[in-house]
Parts: sequence; C-alpha cells; structure tokens
Amino acid sequence: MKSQRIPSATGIQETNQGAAARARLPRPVREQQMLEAASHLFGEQGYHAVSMDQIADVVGISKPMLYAYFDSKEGLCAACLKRAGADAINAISASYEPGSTPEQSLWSGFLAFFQFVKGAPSSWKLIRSQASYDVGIFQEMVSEIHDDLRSVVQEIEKVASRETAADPFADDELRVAASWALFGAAFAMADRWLENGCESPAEDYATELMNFFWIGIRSMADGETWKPLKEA
Amino acid sequence: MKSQRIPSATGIQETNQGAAARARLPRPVREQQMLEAASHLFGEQGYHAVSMDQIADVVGISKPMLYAYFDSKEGLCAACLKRAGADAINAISASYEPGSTPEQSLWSGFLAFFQFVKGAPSSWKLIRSQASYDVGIFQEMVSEIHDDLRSVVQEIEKVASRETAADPFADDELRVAASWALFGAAFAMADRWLENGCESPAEDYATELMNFFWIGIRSMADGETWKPLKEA
Amino acid sequence: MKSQRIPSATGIQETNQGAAARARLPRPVREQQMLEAASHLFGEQGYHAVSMDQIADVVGISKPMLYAYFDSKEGLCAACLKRAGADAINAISASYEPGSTPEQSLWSGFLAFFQFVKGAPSSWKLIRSQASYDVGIFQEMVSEIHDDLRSVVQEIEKVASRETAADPFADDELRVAASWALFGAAFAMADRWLENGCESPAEDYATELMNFFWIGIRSMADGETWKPLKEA
Amino acid sequence: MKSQRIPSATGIQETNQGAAARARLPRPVREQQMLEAASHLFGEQGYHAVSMDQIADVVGISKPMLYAYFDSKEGLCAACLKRAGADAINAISASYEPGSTPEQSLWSGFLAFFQFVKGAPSSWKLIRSQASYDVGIFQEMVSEIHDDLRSVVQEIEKVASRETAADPFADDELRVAASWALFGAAFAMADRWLENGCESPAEDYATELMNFFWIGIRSMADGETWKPLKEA
DNA sequence: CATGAATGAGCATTCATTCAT
DNA sequence: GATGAATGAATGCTCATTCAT
Repeated sequence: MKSQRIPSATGIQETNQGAAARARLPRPVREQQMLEAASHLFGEQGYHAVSMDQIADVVGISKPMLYAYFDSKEGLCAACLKRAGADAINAISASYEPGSTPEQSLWSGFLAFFQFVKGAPSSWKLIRSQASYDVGIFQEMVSEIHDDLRSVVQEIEKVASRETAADPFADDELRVAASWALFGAAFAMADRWLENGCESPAEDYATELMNFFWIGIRSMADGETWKPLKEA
Repeated sequence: MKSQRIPSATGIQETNQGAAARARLPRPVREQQMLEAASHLFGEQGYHAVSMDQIADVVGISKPMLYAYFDSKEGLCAACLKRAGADAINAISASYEPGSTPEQSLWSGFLAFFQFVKGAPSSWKLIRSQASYDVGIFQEMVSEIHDDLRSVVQEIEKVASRETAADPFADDELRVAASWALFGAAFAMADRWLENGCESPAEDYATELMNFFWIGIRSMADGETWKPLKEA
Repeated sequence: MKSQRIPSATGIQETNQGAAARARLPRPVREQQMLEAASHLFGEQGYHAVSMDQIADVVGISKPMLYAYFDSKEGLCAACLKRAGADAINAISASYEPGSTPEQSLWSGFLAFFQFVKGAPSSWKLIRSQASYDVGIFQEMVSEIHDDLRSVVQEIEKVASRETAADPFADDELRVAASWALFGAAFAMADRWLENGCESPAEDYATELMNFFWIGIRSMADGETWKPLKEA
Repeated sequence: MKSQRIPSATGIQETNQGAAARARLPRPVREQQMLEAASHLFGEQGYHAVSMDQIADVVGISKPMLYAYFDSKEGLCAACLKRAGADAINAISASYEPGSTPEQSLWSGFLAFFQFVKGAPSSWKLIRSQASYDVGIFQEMVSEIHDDLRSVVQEIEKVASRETAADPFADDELRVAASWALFGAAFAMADRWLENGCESPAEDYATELMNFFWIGIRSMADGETWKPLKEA
C-alpha cells in the first residue's frame, strides 16, 4: 500500500531491466517518470495527502533526485499541473478541424474534453483540485494553471464569440466571464460523470451541453437577448 | 497577520469590555465566534494552511476550547461548511417568491446567489475550496455539503424541468448532470467575479447567465433539441 | 462507551432518585462513590489510560468535585490503592481463626486471597498494576501500598517463620525476601487465574501453592536445608 | 536530569570524537544506541514518564530518527522489551550445562537470573514494569514479552515436571500456573533485592529459592502430596 | 455545595528539505 | 549522478488543573 510501482507509461523501466537497472537515465526520461508518478498521486490523493517520500518511492528513486529535478514539492506539483494542462489543451485543440463550422468545433471540442477526462482521469482531477478556487500557498500555481486554462478558454471563446453577431456582452470582463460559464458547466458535468464512473457515453454529456449552450448561443446570434425583469 | 482579532459579529465583546479578558461566554455565543473566525480563515487561506493555533488565536481563546466544541479540525471545518452551505441555501431560497414564474425564480435565484457571494465572500470561498472536486481526507465533508447543495440544485431543477415539455434529458443521471451544469456555470462566473473584486454589478452577471440559460431553456421548452452532428 | 454508569454498589443513587438527585450527598457517601468508580476504571484500564473527565463522568459529578475530595489524580489513585489494599488485608485477616494451626492458617489465607481476587478483580488488578515494580511518577504511591502489603506479608510471615525451627534464613533481609517469595508466587498464580477467567476453583490454586510451600516449609521445619552445590 | 549523555556501550563515540558532531553512523549502530538509551529510560522512569524528546536527547539525535527506525513510541518500547527479554533468556539459557542434573540446572538458572538482574537492572525493571499485570494500551506488548518469558518458563518447567513422578498437578492450566509460581517467587525476590541495592550476594537469594522450591519439589517427587484440610 | 468554562503545558507524530558520502 | 542519513519546525490533540459563578 505504500510502495506501489506504477505501470510506467513510458515503458522505459522494462528496457533496461538488466544490471544497474534504473540508474543513469537521461534527464528527460527521469523527468517524465517523476511527473508521471507525481501527477498520478497528486491527482488521486490531493496535494497535501501526498508526501515526497511517497513519490520518490513510487518512482523508485531517492528523494534528493526529486529536489534536483524540481526545486520543491510545490515546483513538482506546478510542473505536473503544467503538463496536465498542456495535455488537456492539446487534446481539445487537436479536435478542431480547420474548415469546420463553429457548431462542429464546439461539439468536437466538448467531445474531446470529455474523452480527455475519461482517458486521463487523474490528470483531470489534478487540474480540478488545484485550478478551482484554491487559495493560500497555491496562488502562484493556480494563476499558472489559470493561464493554461485561459488558453483553453480562448479556444472556445473564439468559436463562441464568432457567432454572436449581436453581442450581448457589455464589456471584456463579462465576455471572459461568459466563457468561464461555459467551462464551469462543462467541468461540473465532467466531475459528476467521473463520480459516476464515466459509464454513460461521452456523447450524451457533450450533447447535453450543446443543448444548453448552442441553442442559447444560436438564439443570441439571432439577436435575441434576455433583459432583467422589472420588479413588480 | 497572525493574531487579528475579528470584529465580533455578536457585539458582546463590546458590552463587557470592562470585565473583559477571560470572558465566560455562554456556549452558543462562543460557538458562533469560533465558527465565524474559522470560516473566515478556512475560506481565505484554505484548510491546510490554517492551524488550530491560528484559529484559537483569532477567536481569542485557547486551543482546547476548539476541541471541546468541535471534536477535531475536521469537525470544525465541517461545521463551518455546514453553516456556510445553510447560509447559501437560505439566501437563495429566500429569494423565491411564492407565485412567481420560473423565469422570475431563476432570475431572482441567480441574483440572490451572486449577492450572497459578494456579501459573504469567505463563506463562498470556503464552500468552493472544499465542495469542488476535492479528494482524500475530505470526502465525507464534501458529500455532506453536496447534500446541502443538492437541495439548491433541486430548487432550480424544478424550475428547469418544469419548462422542458419535450424533455431532452435521457435519464436521471443526465437530468442531475444538467442541473450541475447550471451550477457549474454560475459558480465559475462567481469565482471570476470575486477575483475581480465584485466591482461589476451582480445584475450583470445574473443577466449573462440568464442570457445563456433561459434563452436556451425556453427554446428547449419550445421543442427545439440539438442532435449530434453526423461525422462527414 | 464514554459514559457508562457503574452499577453503584452503594445503592445510594437509587434512594434519592426524586428531584435534585445526586446532589448534596453527605461527604463520606460521595467519597465512596468516587472511589468505587475510580478504582474500577484504574483497575481495568490502568492509571494513564483513565482521565479525570472519565471518572467524573462515570460518577455523575463534575471534575472540581474530584479535586475537592482528593487533591489530584495521583491522590485519588492513591486513595483507591489504599482502599483496595485494606480490602485485601481485611479479607485475608478475616480468614484466620484464632486457635488454628499454622498449616490451617496458611491454607485459609491462600484461599481467602484467591477468593478476594475473584470477588474484586479490578481491585486486585489495580493493586497489581501499581504495586509491582513501578517507577517514576508513582514511587510514593507504590511505597504507600507496599506498606499496606507489608502488613499482609507479616501476617503470613508469622505463620511461616513460626515453623522454621532450624532457621535457614541468615538475616532479616532474607527473611523478608522469603515472605515476598511466597507473595510473588501467589500473586503470579492469581494473575494467571484471572487471565483464564477464574474458572478453575480457587481451592485448586491454593492447594497447588500449599504443595509447593507447605511441603517445603515442613521439610525445612524438620531441619532439612538446601546448600549450594559445589562447582565441579 | 533531562539530557544526560549515556556512556555509549558501543564505544564508537570515543573513536571518532574528532569528526564527531552530526555523525553519520551506520544503521545497526544507531539502532543499538537508541535501544540502549530507550531501554534505560523506560526501565528507570516507566513508559509514560519518558518522552520521545527525552530519548532523542539522550541518544544525541533528533526525534525523527527514532521514528525512522522504530515506527512509534510503542514500537520503540516493544523493541526494547524484546531485546531485554532476549537478553534475560540468553543469560539464563547459557547457564544450563548439557549433562547436568535438574537440581544443578535449577540452581544455576536461579543464579544466572539473579546475576542478570544485578548486571542489567534497568533491563529487568523494564521487563517487570511491562510484563507484570499491566492493562490497557500495552496488552499487545505484554503478550509479546510473555511469549519470550514463556520459553524461560518452559526451561524450568521441564526441570520441575521431570521430577514430579507422582504428579500433583491436575491439568495443564495448573501445571503452567505452577511454573508461574516459581517465576513469581523469583521475580518478587529479585525486586526486593534490587530495592536493597543488590548488596547481598546473588547466591544467598538463589539458595533461599532452592530451599523453598527444591526441597518441596523433591518431596513431591518422593510422592508426598498436600491435600486440602477438612473443615472442622 | 457544585459546576460550566477555560487554559497552560506537553506530547506523539509528520514532512519538506538538506548534507556528506 | 545518486543516495542514505539526518533534522528543524510545525501541527493536531489531550489532560490535569483552576477560576468565576
């Protein structure tokens, strides 16, 4: 329970199993091993529940190595977040096909997002656990990941805003907030989906999101706007 | 920064400032003081960044009192969450007027929510920091607050589902997920709003949400449904 | 689990069950209640595992009362020991019949001892747990109980030494040690007996002790003495 | 009284006094140092009166080392007990000469026992303080040490039972109890001896025990048995 | 007489981090 | 390059003990 070797997605451990196994690995390989293990642990157990000892143990190296590669626990976690964020962005970006319509883009983006969540749940959990409204010791990391997330935001925002001919968003703050709404909705649904074991098809969830947002967006694009009700 | 006396919402400290010092306060009063201080700290700095010493210090009492009232740090935080959750639910519930239309209800609910966030930011931060996808040591507390939140969900879900004559939600899991989408969107916007200091009017944010959701919901109520695009 | 009322051997709780139950009891009665509860707890769980809160809880009074009657936890425990020791001594002393032979006295003493152990197991455990070779914080109490025990020792020692016409005990230290041997043997057997639930009859154990000691003592009384073997 | 460096039985501190300071000792050496110090403290002051701080202080290391080697205070004390028990057993076992008579064996066993007590008084005190009728938090440890002691028991039991041609011991429970009687007697005498500073020769005490037991045993071996007196 | 309220002081335990080899 | 050995600094929690009422 304390020293579970993870299956090593890199497949490197298997190649040099002979003598002196797991020694003198080239830097980038080691780094990936560490990130892999740390991401998994951080994602599944949360930052505070994971100790550097544990991570070193799982990677199969000594603690000072972790400090040699990343400067601190915080640094290591930040690197994990960065990687996870990049993975998420890549997964979603890759789904956009050059000439496709915004509707198609939004749909494929949602789909790619849900598939990413299902495919790399601990990465997603890691992102969620830190990127949410977290305060204190993490503010730097949060802002960092927010930067990452913001680029995801912009990806979709581009799609979304392209359609809003009659722009109901008064200013930039609100426009950004709007894309966060989209994200918040998608994230919250993904959280529930994960909680339920990702058994329902990703398509169902993505479809539901489209039902909420695309229909709304299209109507807005048609010039429809909701105005506050007057108090009776 | 380490020993800031909180302003004492009870107003009692002010009355017996003469005698003062080791005041012998009745149980419920002390309890509120503790919850007040702890909620604030937990909300602003996060569970792990706050120590029991710190909390006791802020309340102006000794640590053992905290343990006498709440059994553990976890217990104290759970109580804070419970209170914050109840406050949020009350704030929103209170906004619903008996005979009003769903549209009015949704609007006033959103408005009440944003006002609550602005009025009790640290309570909201507390809820967010724990009720988000948090893993490990907090799962019990999270489920507790989720129960509270779920009643908020249902409030709106009732509104939402009442309108969806042609129900696009395949099953219950999706229906629940749908309400989480609503929540996720609202929460994410609230987070951004807070980050920006809550300077824009709450109405703007609520309006934006209505633009997204109500228009979509109304269209759905009109029988419109989005169907997955066929792959070319 | 935290607040088990003990059955109150005194039967006093039952008498004033009406209003203001358990208040204004005469001092000696309260004292007995406290000793009863504390002895039980100390005996079953050990000094350090029992807290003053627990004791007060079981007695059904507030902690300051305990301090009013006994000055400290140590004082309370010392009083418990004293009482338990006195009980043991009384039980054994009462078994001696005036004109009986030493053999009869020894036999009835052993028997009475085992019966006491079975009848008041937690008293016995209390005595044992503190009167053994305990160090540190307890030295004063230990010496106190040793004084009590010593009088038990002397009771039997009188019997034992009366018979040893040809005295094999060089000096007083050894003579005292001899009686401790007798005690140690009886105590150790009692411990095992208790561990086994006191199911075998007390007579069997007492008989066994007589087999060991009385036969030896009688032989010694007949002048037989064991002398160290010469090294080959 | 709080930070007395122990004399270092390993003799290592003396050799590298130059380099000294934060010495980087190999694991087994440190382990022995820790056991040495802890045994001493636990033995002299009792488990509860000793803090991990104190132990670390005496060893001259930091607390976390204690936890790195032994998992907890309980673990450390258990290890001390184990060692002390093994020492005692070894000391006694070593005294038995292969072809010797039971009488010689018993005698040399007693002698070895008393010498062990005198030679390693704190080890003995440690054993006594925990292996006696101790309740509560220690039950596991006690049973562990009892296992160790039981092998000592069996050593002597063999001697004892070998001689009892006409077996006065009804069943196994009583036979085991008999050996505990022997132990109890020896232990009690050792306790008194220690209390008096171990000034009298060990031979005197061992002789006294032989006087009690061997004469009794031999008589029993001759078929003599004590039977309960009939009540007049 | 009796107690609820309150605390000072200590203790086991953990963990990120760093030398010396 | 890699590590075993080591630690400073907290942190959650408990408990005997005492006021003020």
